[in-house]
Amino acid sequence: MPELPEVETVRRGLAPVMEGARFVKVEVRRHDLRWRLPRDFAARLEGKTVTGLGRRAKYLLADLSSGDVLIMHLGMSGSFRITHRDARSSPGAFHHERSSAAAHDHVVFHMSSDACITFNDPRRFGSMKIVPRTDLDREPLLRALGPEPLGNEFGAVLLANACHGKKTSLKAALSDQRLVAGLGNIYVCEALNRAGLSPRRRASTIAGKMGRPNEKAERLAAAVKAVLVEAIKAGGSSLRDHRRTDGSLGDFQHAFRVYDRAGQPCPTRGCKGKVRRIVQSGRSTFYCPVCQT
DNA sequence: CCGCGGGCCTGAGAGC
DNA sequence: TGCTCTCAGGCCCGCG
Repeated sequence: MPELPEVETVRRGLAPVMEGARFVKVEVRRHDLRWRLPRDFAARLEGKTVTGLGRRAKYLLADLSSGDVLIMHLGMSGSFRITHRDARSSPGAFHHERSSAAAHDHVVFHMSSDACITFNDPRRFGSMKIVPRTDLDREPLLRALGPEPLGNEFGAVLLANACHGKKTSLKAALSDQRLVAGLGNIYVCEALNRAGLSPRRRASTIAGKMGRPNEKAERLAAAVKAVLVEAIKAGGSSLRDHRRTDGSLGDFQHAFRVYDRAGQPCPTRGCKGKVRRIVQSGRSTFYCPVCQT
């Protein structure tokens, strides 16, 4: 489910109750997530303080006072929900909370900030992992990731360079986390529509001589940044699973121009096209065959 | 190296 | 109502 804007929305929701707070108790209700949680998972967190909560692509990274980093990924259907302990309740509250857990509540963090943070993930494509901070640059999950699309490093020059000589489609290129990290099916489709570029276009055609960016690369890089900034501002897109940490829905699904809008008119000014759905490498692509060339 | 298809899971919605 | 089928914000592996 979640792409960069959704993960960033979750990070911003969690940061106020995690940063500076200590894990008082960690409940693991299921170990068999995408990667199996180790036996000592809870023990490595309990008593440790979160010194910072960051994000890399679609991964959340919690820095711990122990020198470890807790890596969290939401997969397709993962979400975090924050609730607060009743101030009047007894220490037995933990037991009560456990018994009131909903289906697919796999991990619960009881923080010293008084917050309970519950990780729920029906499909279990998400997971968590703890690694020493000193190993982070060698971490296989993060190692091959391309630059952050909202960072200074990413722009038309990088995009064109990375696409130079690539026979693959623009859709596949933008979806490749090694090229640029954080885009998924929705935002690739949306960025390509904004840039007026067909998802079927050869990636190499946005690069000129020596891999220098042409005007298509400029448009595409700008569209990628713009759509992500707007989506973050809207709290991400809620199709079915994504929620903010307070349980509310994101709003960006109302701003989709093409995603999941097959048959509807293309919103580009003056364009009379209709949005079409095709399948590329097994995933749905939505685009306007008229204005996206 | 590269692209593709399949697999991992569960749930929702459509069609019969 | 209930069954069967398809599809879903991701990612990894193995194949050709």
